[in-house]
Amino acid sequence: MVTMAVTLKDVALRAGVSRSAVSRSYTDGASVSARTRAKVEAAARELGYTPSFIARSLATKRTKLIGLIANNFQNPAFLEVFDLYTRALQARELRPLLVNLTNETDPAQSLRMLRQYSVDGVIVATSTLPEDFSRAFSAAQVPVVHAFGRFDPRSKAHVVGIDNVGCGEMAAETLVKRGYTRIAVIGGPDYASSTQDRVAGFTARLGALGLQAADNSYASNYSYEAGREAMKALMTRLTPEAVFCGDDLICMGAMDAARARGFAIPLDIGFLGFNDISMAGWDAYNLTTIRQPIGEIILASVALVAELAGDRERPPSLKLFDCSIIERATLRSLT
Amino acid sequence: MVTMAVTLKDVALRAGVSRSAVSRSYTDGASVSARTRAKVEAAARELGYTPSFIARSLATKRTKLIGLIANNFQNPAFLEVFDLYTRALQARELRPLLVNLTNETDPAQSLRMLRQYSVDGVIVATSTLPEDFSRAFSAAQVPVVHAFGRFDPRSKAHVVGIDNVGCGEMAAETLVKRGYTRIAVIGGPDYASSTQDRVAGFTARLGALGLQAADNSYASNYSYEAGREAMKALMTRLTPEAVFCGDDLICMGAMDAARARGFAIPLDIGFLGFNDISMAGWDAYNLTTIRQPIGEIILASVALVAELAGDRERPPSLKLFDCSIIERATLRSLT
DNA sequence: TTAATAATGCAAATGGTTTTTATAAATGCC
DNA sequence: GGCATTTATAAAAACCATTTGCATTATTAA
Repeated sequence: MVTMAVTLKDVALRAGVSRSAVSRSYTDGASVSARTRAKVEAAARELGYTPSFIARSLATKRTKLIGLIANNFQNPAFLEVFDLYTRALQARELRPLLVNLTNETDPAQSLRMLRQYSVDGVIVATSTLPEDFSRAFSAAQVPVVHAFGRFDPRSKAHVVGIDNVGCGEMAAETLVKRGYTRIAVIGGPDYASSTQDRVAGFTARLGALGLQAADNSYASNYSYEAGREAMKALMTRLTPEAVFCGDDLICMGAMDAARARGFAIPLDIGFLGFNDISMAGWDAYNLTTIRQPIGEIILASVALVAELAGDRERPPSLKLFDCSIIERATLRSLT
Repeated sequence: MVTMAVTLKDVALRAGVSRSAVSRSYTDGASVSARTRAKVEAAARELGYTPSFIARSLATKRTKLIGLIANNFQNPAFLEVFDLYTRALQARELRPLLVNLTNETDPAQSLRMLRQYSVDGVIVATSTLPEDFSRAFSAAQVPVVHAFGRFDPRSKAHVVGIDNVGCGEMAAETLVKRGYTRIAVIGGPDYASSTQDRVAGFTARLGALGLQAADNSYASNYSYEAGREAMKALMTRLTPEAVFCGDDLICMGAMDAARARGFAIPLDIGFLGFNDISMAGWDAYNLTTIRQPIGEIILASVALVAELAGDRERPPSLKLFDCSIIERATLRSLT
């Protein structure tokens, strides 16, 4: 830690005022004359003073620290998520305390740690919220925003995300509109609520349109390899006209599995992905996919957690954004 | 922030001991009888007590917070970096305070912020270290570890990374050994010291083997698009037999540019990448590349920053790890 | 002048740690 | 066995760097 060489007291001494005067010079709306403030600022500049956040936190009970919890460090989609979160938080003078829940033997430990650091709020950026999390935090009065999550009124977590059921429906409509009838779906890992909802919306809409999914499977996780394996297995059962994948990475793996078996895309099999990660635009894939407005979701969740830090006890809210189709070249064109 | 309902004082009251007794029960090596410790532990458990890190930090001048500074949120290689860093830090009960330097108008602001939070140390995970950073931190007695960086004895930053010059040499040898003679190199952005070193080692070794780089250019940044553009430009000048790229992402863009012009890989043009990101293993690329031992580098840098937190003032050190070639299918096989 | 208001300083509080001091127990010595 | 001396434990108090409620003083308005 920094040898906190110069403290508020030193500045006060130098400026010839009381410590409270110095403190007040730094909090706006406080009652200080222009003259003292000027003296304080001069002294602070000469001494190179920077106030200590930890001392301030102790006194004010606000740390400006936000716990950022993630468990998916394999999916490139998350790089953008981190980029946007760090910047959005920085813009509000908040700081992300990053927690990696992958393989954590004991999530309770991360939880305790966040409590010990007295974070002002927590943003959970995983598709499924660990059960005890929201309970533990709401018990401790720490606001929890679950980004990209599913709303559960029993939990006290706020949710900012997309309508996954609606997105599944959109996928079904897109494929049917292009005349596909023998349609398969490869979902993300079946424990993820987002995937469950997407698949549910997809099959429901398909049914409403008088069709039925020709095949229905789940990749073991959000990865290229899992997608390839799932597609390999699928092809032993049947050859679909089109495949809707619950995630781009899975979709790319599936595409390569299809190509390895000699199928042309989109001539023989069409593919529809989800997320629009940057690789989806690469020439080797050129994937038509559904994009969720990550930027808006992140901005909204940061804004929400910032508000909540001031006003706890607000009843859990739900905010959903619309998704859109990014047309590329893995589906046959509209008839 | 958590309404810090139960504090050390409450525990002391409940256990019928002094506050110092409670504090000592939590610091090992302190002089407490087994009986009081038991009483304290019982009381703490009943009350659900968790000590406050900020109060402790204020008293001990140690926060267990480590600033983690990055500026490359486009390259998927960094997801693994974040994954490993968060886990390595967590394993040592340290916490990453993530700083995104991308587009930061004023790096001095992030710097001031890290000082205000009194981080115990800073890990910079960017190829080029902002000039004033190490100076500012060493002035404040905060240890700086520059991971994946270039050693500069004038700066007080410790460096953990790879021998980029040596890696460039390795690339040259690999290509020459396979009989390539008309060899081009596409480096990363020319401001990155790591790229400068790799290219320098590459051309030097090529020269020592009696050859000369047929073409020498730099991608504008570490991205697929930049790689594609650089390759397009390259092909207007000449058609190389093989290309060494300073980064996998760049290499994949270059490969797709070559394919778009009808070249087969590795039949017409061979490609050698750098980093071994997960996509390098995808069927569509199957890229032969040079891997740096990211895991070891990260473990070592975390270990170092943890040591340094205890013992500032150690002279700047340099620790380098070996790289290795990952053989896939973008180079012709050995003759 | 007087009343109202703005500016200021003092001191307590935040939740811990650590130094100092006091007490009790254990040991050494003759 | 008795007394001095050391050692282990516990309590009290000071401290870490800041904010803030309250009392006091200076300034301004009426």
